[in-house]
Amino acid sequence: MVAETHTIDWELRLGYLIHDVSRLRRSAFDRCMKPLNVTRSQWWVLAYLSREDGMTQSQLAEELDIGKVAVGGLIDRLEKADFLRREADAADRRVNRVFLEPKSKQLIAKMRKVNHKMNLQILAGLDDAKLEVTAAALGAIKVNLLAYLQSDDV
Amino acid sequence: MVAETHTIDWELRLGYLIHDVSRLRRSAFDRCMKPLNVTRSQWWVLAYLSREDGMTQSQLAEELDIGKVAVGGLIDRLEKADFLRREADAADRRVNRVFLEPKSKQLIAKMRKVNHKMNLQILAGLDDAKLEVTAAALGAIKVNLLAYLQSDDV
DNA sequence: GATGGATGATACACTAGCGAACAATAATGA
DNA sequence: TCATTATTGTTCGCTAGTGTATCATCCATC
Repeated sequence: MVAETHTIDWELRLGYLIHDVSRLRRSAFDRCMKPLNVTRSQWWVLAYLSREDGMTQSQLAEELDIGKVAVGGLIDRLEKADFLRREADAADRRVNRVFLEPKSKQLIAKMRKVNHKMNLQILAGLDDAKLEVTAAALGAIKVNLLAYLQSDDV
Repeated sequence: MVAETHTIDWELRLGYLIHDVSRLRRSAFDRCMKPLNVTRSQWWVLAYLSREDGMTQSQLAEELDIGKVAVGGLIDRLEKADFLRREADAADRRVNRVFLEPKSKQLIAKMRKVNHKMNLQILAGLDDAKLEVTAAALGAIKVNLLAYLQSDDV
């Protein structure tokens, strides 16, 4: 009975915390990037492309773990703003490969710096031991979630 | 130098984890609630209302920490589906108070049960000590984030 | 009282995500 | 070879969130 109540407390507290931290982190991120005129989602696209230029839209969707439709929209906007360009693949006429434009290459270094500075601030006062446990716990939760989503027992 | 690298590792790993866990948790949540024909955001509205029926839209926005416009939209949809009703306040003709309809009262108990069951699964294998540290760390990060968002130094 | 500023809710325009359906193309297999 | 199947990317329609502007109403102050 006590254990049950305990669990309920944890599930609620952790649920709220994860939700809040994720949301606040998004807000902070967006605020960081606002002067650069790129949204958080767009920054992710550019960041992944900077590690491997010329990815397929489907590859990007896979990496970013969002749907192909969402990727299409993001690329539309980024292309319109000249951050990248689509290029038809020579071998497979279905695929579009996405390449960074010079404009965004200049931005990426700046974004990394801003992001890093923000991260330092939001992790202030936390020692490695605690972060270790936290990362491990979140990792375990992630594994559980993936298993849960994979299973069909709803 | 070593410490710096360390920090970079943590910030990346934790950032990804928080992002992933939050996203996966949303997906799992949505899948849980799908048979009940209520979205995650709508469930939050109902849950808050079940603790204090007759809240103002602005109060709800404050509690849920989303904009008044978003709340308006959620309530539109929930009202259309007969989960709640708007009622004009007698004293202040600007405000709408929101009340649960019987239909949603039946659902809330069911939703709590489903949610609880899901939470048990995604916290499986984690002992209280680890959860304690994790919750504390996330709490500290949340405080840092709030301070960061409050400050103007962008 | 009248007026000027705060507040509650909405309208509009935008980004972002999802799912389903679809056309074009590629790959596989009978 | 021809038919079936799979994959790529798009369109459409939905939910959800943001910010700004606007309207009606309230409230406080003169």
